[in-house]
Amino acid sequence: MEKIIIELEDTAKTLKLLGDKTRLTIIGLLKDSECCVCEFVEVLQMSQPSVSQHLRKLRDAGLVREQRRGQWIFYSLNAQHETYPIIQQILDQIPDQKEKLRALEEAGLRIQCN
Amino acid sequence: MEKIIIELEDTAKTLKLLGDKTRLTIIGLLKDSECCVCEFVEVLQMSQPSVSQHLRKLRDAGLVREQRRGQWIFYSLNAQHETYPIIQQILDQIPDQKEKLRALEEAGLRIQCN
DNA sequence: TGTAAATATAAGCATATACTTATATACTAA
DNA sequence: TTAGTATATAAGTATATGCTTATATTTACA
Repeated sequence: MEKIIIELEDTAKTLKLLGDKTRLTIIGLLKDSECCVCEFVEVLQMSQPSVSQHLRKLRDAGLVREQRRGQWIFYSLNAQHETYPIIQQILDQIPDQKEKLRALEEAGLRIQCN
Repeated sequence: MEKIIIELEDTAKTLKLLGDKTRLTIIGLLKDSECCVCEFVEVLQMSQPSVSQHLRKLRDAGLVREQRRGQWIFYSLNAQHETYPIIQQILDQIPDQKEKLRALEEAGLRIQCN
């Protein structure tokens, strides 16, 4: 496995964004599948504007991508981001968020598009 | 290699501290050897109080340890910290800071104690 | 069309952050 | 003792952050 070195300043920027419980949870959720804003609102139990503002920061930094599908906007991890390897390492060491998505699904709150 | 899972909130706290260029550099320097405050001041080209305040945050969080030797206080990474595995991964992906310490040494500014 | 749903953005505000300058503390050595 | 060096801490300040409420935008659908 080749070792990838990422500039210190870029790394610091990414870590700063992930150094927030809400945003780290968002990234953790995106590890398993893309999600739309209303799903984050439900899982995080936060107001919609607050969630949108966190997503905006992640998007502005290029860590996530957005894609509109009908009335929903889906977010996903941007695996092309320079610091993605670091994000992967971090995701590997925090608890899996899959369970939260499963709970959503069981509550019938998961959004499915075609 | 056993997989170590670290609570999301603890991880976020550590990432927040590392999400600052100055502190990330400090941690990067400590990867290679312990350092005293005046060495950080020299390498980082920052005021002594500013450096001390960054070190305090790292120490309060338990990420670094301090040890007085004579008139100097040396800081080192705390390998016992719960989030140390994450710090290691991050250190593995940023540029090596060893060169900066070597430059210090050549300038005769490295502190040596017994 | 008009209304509802999903989302983004703007404005306001309280708190956190990262410096600065000034001063206190602890150790060393004359 | 006293002066000098290394370091910590305190106080002040400008800026950043993360929420809130209010409003705008886009799409779906009756």
